[in-house]
Amino acid sequence: VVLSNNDGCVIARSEEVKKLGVDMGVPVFKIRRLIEKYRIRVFSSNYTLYGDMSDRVMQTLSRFSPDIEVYSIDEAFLDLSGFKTDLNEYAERIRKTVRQWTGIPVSIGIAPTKTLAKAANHIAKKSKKCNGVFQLSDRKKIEEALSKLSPGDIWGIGERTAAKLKRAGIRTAAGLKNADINWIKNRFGITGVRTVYELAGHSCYPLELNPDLNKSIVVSRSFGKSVEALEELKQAASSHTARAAEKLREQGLAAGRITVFANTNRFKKNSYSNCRTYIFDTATSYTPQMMEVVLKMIEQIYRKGMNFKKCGVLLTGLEKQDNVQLGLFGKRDNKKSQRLMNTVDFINSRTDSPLRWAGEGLEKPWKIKFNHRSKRYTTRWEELLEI
DNA sequence: TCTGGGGTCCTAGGACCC
DNA sequence: TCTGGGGTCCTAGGACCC
Repeated sequence: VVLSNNDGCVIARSEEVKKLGVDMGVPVFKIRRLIEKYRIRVFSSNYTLYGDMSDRVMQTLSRFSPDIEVYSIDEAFLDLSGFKTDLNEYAERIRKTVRQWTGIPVSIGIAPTKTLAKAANHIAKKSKKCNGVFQLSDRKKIEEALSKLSPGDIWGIGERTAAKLKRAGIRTAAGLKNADINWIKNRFGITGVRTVYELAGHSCYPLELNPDLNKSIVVSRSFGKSVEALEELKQAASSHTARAAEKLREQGLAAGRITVFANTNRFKKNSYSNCRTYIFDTATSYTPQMMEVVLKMIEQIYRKGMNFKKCGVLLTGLEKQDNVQLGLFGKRDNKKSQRLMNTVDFINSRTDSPLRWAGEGLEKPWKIKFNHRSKRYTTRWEELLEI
Protein backbone atom coordinates (compact mmCIF):
# COMPACT_ATOMS: atom_id res chain seq x y z
CA VAL A 1 0.00 0.00 0.00
CA VAL A 2 0.93 3.61 -0.49
CA LEU A 3 -0.03 6.09 2.21
CA SER A 4 -1.27 9.68 2.11
CA ASN A 5 0.72 12.56 3.56
CA ASN A 6 1.77 12.08 7.17
CA ASP A 7 1.46 8.34 6.58
CA GLY A 8 -2.23 8.73 7.40
CA CYS A 9 -4.51 6.82 5.03
CA VAL A 10 -4.21 4.13 2.38
CA ILE A 11 -4.43 5.79 -1.03
CA ALA A 12 -3.16 3.04 -3.34
CA ARG A 13 -3.35 -0.73 -3.07
CA SER A 14 -1.93 -3.74 -4.88
CA GLU A 15 -4.35 -6.37 -6.16
CA GLU A 16 -3.28 -8.72 -3.37
CA VAL A 17 -4.06 -6.15 -0.72
CA LYS A 18 -7.45 -5.38 -2.27
CA LYS A 19 -8.30 -9.06 -1.95
CA LEU A 20 -7.50 -8.93 1.75
CA GLY A 21 -10.32 -6.40 2.08
CA VAL A 22 -8.26 -3.26 2.64
CA ASP A 23 -10.52 -0.39 1.54
CA MET A 24 -9.47 2.75 -0.27
CA GLY A 25 -8.90 5.57 2.19
CA VAL A 26 -8.81 3.63 5.47
CA PRO A 27 -6.58 5.11 8.14
CA VAL A 28 -3.49 2.98 8.39
CA PHE A 29 -3.81 2.44 12.16
CA LYS A 30 -7.01 0.51 11.52
CA ILE A 31 -5.23 -2.14 9.48
CA ARG A 32 -2.08 -2.54 11.58
CA ARG A 33 -3.01 -6.12 12.42
CA LEU A 34 -3.50 -7.04 8.75
CA ILE A 35 -0.20 -5.41 7.84
CA GLU A 36 1.65 -7.53 10.39
CA LYS A 37 -0.21 -10.72 9.69
CA TYR A 38 0.24 -10.64 5.91
CA ARG A 39 3.46 -8.65 5.94
CA ILE A 40 2.00 -5.98 3.68
CA ARG A 41 4.69 -3.63 2.37
CA VAL A 42 3.97 -0.03 3.30
CA PHE A 43 5.24 3.05 1.45
CA SER A 44 4.90 6.76 2.13
CA SER A 45 3.84 8.96 -0.77
CA ASN A 46 6.72 10.02 -2.98
CA TYR A 47 5.32 12.82 -5.10
CA THR A 48 8.68 13.80 -6.51
CA LEU A 49 9.12 10.37 -8.02
CA TYR A 50 5.50 10.09 -9.21
CA GLY A 51 5.61 13.53 -10.82
CA ASP A 52 8.81 12.77 -12.68
CA MET A 53 7.63 9.36 -13.90
CA SER A 54 4.34 10.94 -14.94
CA ASP A 55 6.22 13.50 -17.07
CA ARG A 56 8.10 10.71 -18.79
CA VAL A 57 4.93 8.78 -19.58
CA MET A 58 3.19 11.92 -20.89
CA GLN A 59 6.16 12.77 -23.10
CA THR A 60 6.06 9.28 -24.53
CA LEU A 61 2.31 9.53 -25.17
CA SER A 62 2.66 12.86 -26.92
CA ARG A 63 4.64 11.18 -29.70
CA PHE A 64 1.53 9.24 -30.67
CA SER A 65 -0.86 12.15 -31.19
CA PRO A 66 -0.30 15.88 -31.57
CA ASP A 67 -3.49 16.48 -29.60
CA ILE A 68 -3.05 15.36 -26.04
CA GLU A 69 -4.69 16.58 -22.85
CA VAL A 70 -2.84 15.64 -19.68
CA TYR A 71 -5.82 15.18 -17.40
CA SER A 72 -4.12 14.19 -14.16
CA ILE A 73 -0.89 12.72 -12.86
CA ASP A 74 -1.81 9.32 -14.29
CA GLU A 75 -4.32 9.98 -17.06
CA ALA A 76 -4.31 11.59 -20.50
CA PHE A 77 -6.73 11.94 -23.38
CA LEU A 78 -5.35 11.55 -26.90
CA ASP A 79 -7.33 12.59 -29.96
CA LEU A 80 -7.18 9.73 -32.46
CA SER A 81 -10.07 10.90 -34.65
CA GLY A 82 -9.09 10.95 -38.27
CA PHE A 83 -6.48 8.26 -37.76
CA LYS A 84 -6.72 5.79 -40.62
CA THR A 85 -4.84 3.00 -38.88
CA ASP A 86 -6.39 0.18 -36.88
CA LEU A 87 -6.89 1.88 -33.53
CA ASN A 88 -6.58 -1.29 -31.48
CA GLU A 89 -3.23 -2.02 -33.01
CA TYR A 90 -2.12 1.57 -32.53
CA ALA A 91 -3.12 1.46 -28.86
CA GLU A 92 -1.19 -1.73 -28.37
CA ARG A 93 1.88 -0.03 -29.81
CA ILE A 94 1.43 2.92 -27.45
CA ARG A 95 1.14 0.55 -24.53
CA LYS A 96 4.21 -1.39 -25.47
CA THR A 97 6.31 1.73 -26.00
CA VAL A 98 5.32 3.28 -22.66
CA ARG A 99 6.13 0.01 -20.94
CA GLN A 100 9.50 -0.28 -22.63
CA TRP A 101 10.60 3.32 -22.13
CA THR A 102 9.36 3.90 -18.59
CA GLY A 103 8.51 0.51 -17.09
CA ILE A 104 5.01 1.76 -16.33
CA PRO A 105 2.08 -0.46 -17.32
CA VAL A 106 -0.86 1.49 -18.75
CA SER A 107 -4.31 0.62 -20.01
CA ILE A 108 -6.09 2.32 -22.89
CA GLY A 109 -9.77 2.87 -23.67
CA ILE A 110 -10.90 4.04 -27.09
CA ALA A 111 -14.31 5.63 -27.71
CA PRO A 112 -16.12 8.59 -29.29
CA THR A 113 -16.41 10.65 -26.08
CA LYS A 114 -14.31 11.16 -22.98
CA THR A 115 -16.87 9.54 -20.70
CA LEU A 116 -17.09 6.46 -22.92
CA ALA A 117 -13.31 6.33 -23.26
CA LYS A 118 -13.05 6.29 -19.48
CA ALA A 119 -15.60 3.46 -19.36
CA ALA A 120 -13.66 1.58 -22.04
CA ASN A 121 -10.48 2.05 -20.06
CA HIS A 122 -12.25 0.75 -16.97
CA ILE A 123 -12.98 -2.46 -18.86
CA ALA A 124 -9.48 -2.63 -20.37
CA LYS A 125 -8.02 -2.41 -16.89
CA LYS A 126 -10.29 -5.02 -15.28
CA SER A 127 -10.60 -7.69 -17.91
CA LYS A 128 -7.63 -10.01 -18.38
CA LYS A 129 -8.38 -10.93 -21.99
CA CYS A 130 -8.34 -7.32 -23.21
CA ASN A 131 -4.60 -7.11 -22.82
CA GLY A 132 -4.89 -3.54 -21.61
CA VAL A 133 -6.78 -2.16 -24.60
CA PHE A 134 -10.52 -1.91 -25.17
CA GLN A 135 -12.49 -0.09 -27.82
CA LEU A 136 -16.13 0.94 -27.72
CA SER A 137 -16.66 1.29 -31.42
CA ASP A 138 -20.37 0.91 -32.25
CA ARG A 139 -23.77 1.30 -30.60
CA LYS A 140 -24.24 -2.36 -29.94
CA LYS A 141 -20.92 -2.74 -28.22
CA ILE A 142 -21.55 0.37 -26.15
CA GLU A 143 -24.99 -0.83 -25.04
CA GLU A 144 -23.59 -4.21 -24.12
CA ALA A 145 -20.63 -2.84 -22.19
CA LEU A 146 -22.69 -0.25 -20.32
CA SER A 147 -25.24 -2.85 -19.27
CA LYS A 148 -22.48 -4.54 -17.31
CA LEU A 149 -21.29 -1.40 -15.53
CA SER A 150 -23.04 0.24 -12.61
CA PRO A 151 -23.80 3.97 -12.73
CA GLY A 152 -21.19 4.62 -10.07
CA ASP A 153 -18.47 3.32 -12.42
CA ILE A 154 -19.16 6.20 -14.77
CA TRP A 155 -17.01 9.33 -14.77
CA GLY A 156 -18.99 12.15 -13.13
CA ILE A 157 -21.29 9.90 -11.11
CA GLY A 158 -20.13 10.05 -7.52
CA GLU A 159 -21.41 8.41 -4.38
CA ARG A 160 -24.35 10.78 -3.84
CA THR A 161 -25.60 10.64 -7.40
CA ALA A 162 -25.17 6.88 -7.56
CA ALA A 163 -27.34 6.49 -4.45
CA LYS A 164 -30.02 8.80 -5.88
CA LEU A 165 -30.02 6.83 -9.13
CA LYS A 166 -30.34 3.58 -7.26
CA ARG A 167 -33.35 4.88 -5.36
CA ALA A 168 -34.90 5.82 -8.69
CA GLY A 169 -34.40 2.25 -9.94
CA ILE A 170 -31.49 2.89 -12.30
CA ARG A 171 -29.04 0.08 -11.72
CA THR A 172 -26.77 0.02 -14.74
CA ALA A 173 -24.84 2.53 -16.80
CA ALA A 174 -26.96 1.51 -19.78
CA GLY A 175 -30.05 2.41 -17.77
CA LEU A 176 -28.54 5.82 -17.13
CA LYS A 177 -27.76 6.32 -20.82
CA ASN A 178 -31.36 5.52 -21.76
CA ALA A 179 -33.01 7.58 -19.00
CA ASP A 180 -35.47 10.35 -19.85
CA ILE A 181 -33.40 13.47 -20.41
CA ASN A 182 -35.90 15.88 -18.84
CA TRP A 183 -36.03 13.79 -15.73
CA ILE A 184 -32.23 13.82 -15.62
CA LYS A 185 -32.19 17.60 -16.08
CA ASN A 186 -34.60 18.09 -13.18
CA ARG A 187 -32.90 15.74 -10.80
CA PHE A 188 -29.21 16.12 -11.64
CA GLY A 189 -28.88 19.44 -13.41
CA ILE A 190 -26.82 20.25 -16.45
CA THR A 191 -23.88 18.08 -15.36
CA GLY A 192 -26.14 15.02 -15.29
CA VAL A 193 -27.41 15.81 -18.78
CA ARG A 194 -23.86 16.08 -20.09
CA THR A 195 -22.89 12.70 -18.67
CA VAL A 196 -25.94 11.06 -20.27
CA TYR A 197 -25.23 12.71 -23.64
CA GLU A 198 -21.62 11.58 -23.47
CA LEU A 199 -22.74 8.01 -22.78
CA ALA A 200 -24.95 8.23 -25.86
CA GLY A 201 -21.91 9.18 -27.92
CA HIS A 202 -22.42 12.97 -28.13
CA SER A 203 -19.31 14.75 -26.95
CA CYS A 204 -19.88 17.47 -24.33
CA TYR A 205 -16.34 17.67 -23.01
CA PRO A 206 -13.94 18.59 -25.80
CA LEU A 207 -10.22 17.97 -25.52
CA GLU A 208 -8.60 20.82 -23.55
CA LEU A 209 -5.44 21.48 -25.50
CA ASN A 210 -4.65 24.80 -23.84
CA PRO A 211 -5.55 24.33 -20.22
CA ASP A 212 -6.79 27.47 -18.51
CA LEU A 213 -4.84 29.16 -15.78
CA ASN A 214 -5.51 28.02 -12.25
CA LYS A 215 -8.51 29.62 -10.59
CA SER A 216 -7.29 28.84 -7.10
CA ILE A 217 -4.15 27.66 -5.36
CA VAL A 218 -4.17 25.84 -2.04
CA VAL A 219 -1.32 24.80 0.20
CA SER A 220 -2.40 22.96 3.33
CA ARG A 221 -0.90 20.27 5.51
CA SER A 222 -1.79 18.25 8.54
CA PHE A 223 0.86 18.53 11.20
CA GLY A 224 3.11 15.61 12.03
CA LYS A 225 2.62 16.58 15.67
CA SER A 226 -0.22 18.75 16.98
CA VAL A 227 0.47 22.43 17.50
CA GLU A 228 -0.52 24.37 20.60
CA ALA A 229 1.73 27.44 20.49
CA LEU A 230 0.69 30.49 18.49
CA GLU A 231 4.28 30.95 17.37
CA GLU A 232 4.34 27.50 15.76
CA LEU A 233 0.99 27.98 14.09
CA LYS A 234 2.33 31.23 12.67
CA GLN A 235 5.41 29.46 11.34
CA ALA A 236 3.35 26.79 9.64
CA ALA A 237 1.05 29.38 8.07
CA SER A 238 4.08 31.37 6.91
CA SER A 239 5.56 28.26 5.30
CA HIS A 240 2.35 27.52 3.44
CA THR A 241 2.06 31.14 2.36
CA ALA A 242 5.60 31.10 0.98
CA ARG A 243 4.91 27.92 -0.96
CA ALA A 244 1.56 29.18 -2.28
CA ALA A 245 3.13 32.43 -3.45
CA GLU A 246 5.86 30.43 -5.19
CA LYS A 247 3.29 28.35 -7.05
CA LEU A 248 1.48 31.56 -7.95
CA ARG A 249 4.58 33.13 -9.47
CA GLU A 250 5.50 29.92 -11.31
CA GLN A 251 2.37 30.51 -13.35
CA GLY A 252 2.90 34.24 -13.68
CA LEU A 253 -0.19 34.98 -11.60
CA ALA A 254 -1.18 37.39 -8.85
CA ALA A 255 -3.85 36.79 -6.21
CA GLY A 256 -6.70 39.15 -5.31
CA ARG A 257 -7.66 37.36 -2.12
CA ILE A 258 -5.97 35.21 0.46
CA THR A 259 -7.75 32.92 2.92
CA VAL A 260 -6.09 31.22 5.83
CA PHE A 261 -7.69 28.40 7.77
CA ALA A 262 -6.77 26.17 10.69
CA ASN A 263 -8.47 23.36 12.56
CA THR A 264 -8.09 20.91 15.39
CA ASN A 265 -8.63 17.15 14.95
CA ARG A 266 -11.93 16.94 13.08
CA PHE A 267 -12.56 13.38 14.23
CA LYS A 268 -12.76 14.40 17.85
CA LYS A 269 -15.72 15.91 19.68
CA ASN A 270 -15.82 19.71 19.93
CA SER A 271 -13.37 20.13 17.11
CA TYR A 272 -12.68 23.71 16.12
CA SER A 273 -12.10 25.15 12.70
CA ASN A 274 -12.00 28.70 11.48
CA CYS A 275 -10.89 30.87 8.57
CA ARG A 276 -10.27 34.49 7.61
CA THR A 277 -10.02 36.12 4.21
CA TYR A 278 -8.17 39.26 3.22
CA ILE A 279 -8.91 41.13 0.01
CA PHE A 280 -5.95 42.98 -1.46
CA ASP A 281 -6.46 46.44 -2.92
CA THR A 282 -4.27 45.33 -5.79
CA ALA A 283 -3.67 41.69 -6.72
CA THR A 284 -0.24 40.62 -5.56
CA SER A 285 2.32 37.82 -5.69
CA TYR A 286 4.68 39.43 -3.19
CA THR A 287 5.39 36.95 -0.39
CA PRO A 288 6.09 39.46 2.44
CA GLN A 289 2.83 41.29 1.77
CA MET A 290 0.91 38.01 1.97
CA MET A 291 2.68 36.86 5.11
CA GLU A 292 1.92 40.13 6.85
CA VAL A 293 -1.84 39.69 6.49
CA VAL A 294 -1.73 35.94 7.10
CA LEU A 295 -0.04 36.44 10.46
CA LYS A 296 -2.71 38.94 11.54
CA MET A 297 -5.46 36.54 10.52
CA ILE A 298 -3.81 33.60 12.28
CA GLU A 299 -3.89 35.59 15.52
CA GLN A 300 -7.66 35.96 15.13
CA ILE A 301 -8.14 32.26 14.42
CA TYR A 302 -5.85 31.04 17.20
CA ARG A 303 -7.40 29.83 20.47
CA LYS A 304 -5.20 29.24 23.46
CA GLY A 305 -5.06 25.68 24.74
CA MET A 306 -6.31 24.06 21.55
CA ASN A 307 -4.37 21.37 19.71
CA PHE A 308 -4.22 22.41 16.09
CA LYS A 309 -3.92 19.59 13.59
CA LYS A 310 -3.85 21.38 10.29
CA CYS A 311 -3.65 24.76 8.65
CA GLY A 312 -3.61 26.06 5.13
CA VAL A 313 -3.64 28.99 2.77
CA LEU A 314 -5.95 29.52 -0.21
CA LEU A 315 -5.32 32.03 -2.99
CA THR A 316 -8.23 33.11 -5.18
CA GLY A 317 -9.16 35.94 -7.51
CA LEU A 318 -6.16 34.98 -9.61
CA GLU A 319 -5.12 36.98 -12.64
CA LYS A 320 -2.10 37.37 -14.85
CA GLN A 321 0.53 39.47 -13.05
CA ASP A 322 1.02 41.48 -16.25
CA ASN A 323 -2.66 42.42 -16.41
CA VAL A 324 -3.11 43.47 -12.79
CA GLN A 325 -5.14 46.65 -12.42
CA LEU A 326 -3.13 49.00 -10.24
CA GLY A 327 -4.85 50.94 -7.48
CA LEU A 328 -5.05 54.72 -7.41
CA PHE A 329 -3.46 54.93 -3.97
CA GLY A 330 -0.97 52.04 -4.14
CA LYS A 331 2.35 52.92 -2.54
CA ARG A 332 4.29 49.74 -3.11
CA ASP A 333 7.03 49.71 -5.69
CA ASN A 334 5.74 46.78 -7.71
CA LYS A 335 8.64 46.56 -10.10
CA LYS A 336 11.07 46.36 -7.25
CA SER A 337 9.20 43.69 -5.31
CA GLN A 338 8.76 41.62 -8.45
CA ARG A 339 12.47 41.78 -9.13
CA LEU A 340 13.14 40.64 -5.60
CA MET A 341 10.76 37.68 -5.94
CA ASN A 342 12.33 36.73 -9.27
CA THR A 343 15.72 36.62 -7.63
CA VAL A 344 14.50 34.55 -4.70
CA ASP A 345 12.75 32.12 -7.06
CA PHE A 346 15.83 31.88 -9.24
CA ILE A 347 18.07 30.99 -6.32
CA ASN A 348 15.53 28.51 -5.02
CA SER A 349 15.27 26.76 -8.37
CA ARG A 350 18.32 24.79 -7.28
CA THR A 351 17.26 21.38 -5.99
CA ASP A 352 18.23 22.23 -2.41
CA SER A 353 16.18 25.51 -2.44
CA PRO A 354 18.58 27.29 -0.10
CA LEU A 355 16.51 30.39 0.75
CA ARG A 356 13.88 30.39 3.49
CA TRP A 357 11.73 33.10 5.02
CA ALA A 358 12.61 33.86 8.61
CA GLY A 359 8.95 33.61 9.63
CA GLU A 360 8.91 29.93 8.71
CA GLY A 361 11.11 29.14 11.69
CA LEU A 362 14.01 26.72 11.81
CA GLU A 363 12.88 23.84 14.00
CA LYS A 364 9.51 23.07 12.42
CA PRO A 365 8.42 20.54 15.07
CA TRP A 366 5.05 20.27 13.27
CA LYS A 367 6.73 19.12 10.07
CA ILE A 368 5.09 16.39 8.07
CA LYS A 369 5.89 12.74 8.71
CA PHE A 370 7.23 10.32 6.10
CA ASN A 371 8.48 7.17 7.73
CA HIS A 372 8.43 4.80 4.79
CA ARG A 373 9.50 6.83 1.81
CA SER A 374 11.02 5.08 -1.16
CA LYS A 375 13.93 6.80 -2.87
CA ARG A 376 13.55 9.65 -5.33
CA TYR A 377 15.43 7.61 -7.88
CA THR A 378 15.05 9.90 -10.87
CA THR A 379 15.49 13.36 -9.36
CA ARG A 380 18.22 13.12 -6.71
CA TRP A 381 21.80 12.18 -7.30
CA GLU A 382 22.13 10.78 -3.77
CA GLU A 383 19.14 8.51 -4.30
CA LEU A 384 20.00 6.95 -7.64
CA LEU A 385 19.06 3.32 -8.02
CA GLU A 386 21.98 1.11 -7.10
CA ILE A 387 22.60 -2.13 -8.94
C1' DT B 1 -2.37 7.59 19.77
C1' DC B 2 -2.93 7.38 14.77
C1' DT B 3 -7.71 9.81 9.96
C1' DG B 4 -4.40 13.53 2.87
C1' DG B 5 -4.13 17.32 -0.56
C1' DG B 6 -5.46 20.04 -4.59
C1' DG B 7 -8.57 21.16 -7.83
C1' DT B 8 -13.21 22.30 -10.91
C1' DC B 9 -18.06 23.37 -11.97
C1' DC B 10 -22.90 24.41 -10.84
C1' DT B 11 -26.65 26.57 -8.32
C1' DA B 12 -29.32 29.37 -5.22
C1' DG B 13 -29.65 33.40 -2.89
C1' DG B 14 -28.10 37.98 -1.68
C1' DA B 15 -27.00 42.51 -3.14
C1' DC B 16 -26.95 45.50 -6.38
C1' DC B 17 -28.24 48.18 -10.91
C1' DC B 18 -31.75 50.74 -14.09
C1' DT C 1 -55.52 47.58 1.32
C1' DC C 2 -52.59 48.19 -2.45
C1' DT C 3 -45.96 47.50 -3.95
C1' DG C 4 -42.85 45.81 -11.37
C1' DG C 5 -39.68 43.81 -14.51
C1' DG C 6 -35.27 42.64 -16.16
C1' DG C 7 -30.75 42.16 -15.45
C1' DT C 8 -25.55 41.30 -13.40
C1' DC C 9 -22.06 39.95 -10.12
C1' DC C 10 -20.49 37.55 -6.13
C1' DT C 11 -20.25 33.87 -2.75
C1' DA C 12 -21.04 29.68 -0.07
C1' DG C 13 -22.03 25.12 -0.27
C1' DG C 14 -22.62 20.84 -2.70
C1' DA C 15 -20.90 17.46 -5.75
C1' DC C 16 -17.54 15.77 -8.29
C1' DC C 17 -12.61 14.54 -9.95
C1' DC C 18 -7.68 12.63 -9.25
